[in-house]
Amino acid sequence: MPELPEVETLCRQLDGILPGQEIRGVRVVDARLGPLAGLGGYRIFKVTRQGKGLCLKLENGPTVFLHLRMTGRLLWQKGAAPIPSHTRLIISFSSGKLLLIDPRRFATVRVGSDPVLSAPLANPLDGLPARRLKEMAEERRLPVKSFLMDQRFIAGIGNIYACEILHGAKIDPGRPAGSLTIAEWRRVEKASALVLPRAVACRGTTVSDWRDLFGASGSNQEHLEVYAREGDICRRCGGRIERRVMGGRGTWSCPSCQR
DNA sequence: TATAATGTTAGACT
DNA sequence: AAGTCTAACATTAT
Repeated sequence: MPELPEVETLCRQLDGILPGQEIRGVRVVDARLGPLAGLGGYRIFKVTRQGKGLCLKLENGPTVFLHLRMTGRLLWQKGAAPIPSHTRLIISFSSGKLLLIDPRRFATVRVGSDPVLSAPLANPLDGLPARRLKEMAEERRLPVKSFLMDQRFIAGIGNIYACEILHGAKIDPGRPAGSLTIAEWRRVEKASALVLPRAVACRGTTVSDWRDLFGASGSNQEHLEVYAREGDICRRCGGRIERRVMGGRGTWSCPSCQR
């Protein structure tokens, strides 16, 4: 579910309410998340994002690292509201509860030191410089779409935004990463500088079940040009959008304007 | 009932 | 050896 813009949305919302608050209790509903003992009593210092992961930094304490994977959500609840189904973890504070909801149970939580992010392009919101993209992709034959989604290189881009960025850049997702010219990488740089910040401003893309911390839908689905639009008409050139499988993932593109 | 789903990764294959 | 691909994880919705 959540890629960089969705996790950034949660991060900003969490950082707006949690710092200074004391953890009153932790209830692990799904034992597969691990024991998570000993967090009670700590206060939140701040909340940051690393790629698609969230760090709850505790004052004079460890960091709680959350990864939502495919279907994880976070929900802030006040008062005695009913607990939704698929709730896997509850962290209580005096002013409310933070719920991890995750139907597929892929989400992970670990407590420890801050994770070290080794991706050279650690935060695509700061820009994806064409020259560095070209250097990293040199000689590689994997599809450029798989390259953009490889978290070891670039932290935070997933399936929706890889498809959208490549449409914006007019590049076929199946092109070998190493075959792009510097001019083409500049188009990728420009497209991501448009697509990613706009998605953050829209508080994410709600195509099925994404909701923000307060249960609200995002609005970036209104800006999707190709993702999940198989058979529709490309708004840029009038071509027909097609779906392929690449690296095991659905991949949407317009073959008539993406080369 | 079969298929696909916004992520990651271990192991297989080249 | 390094690069790339595939299956698996667990569950729901169409």
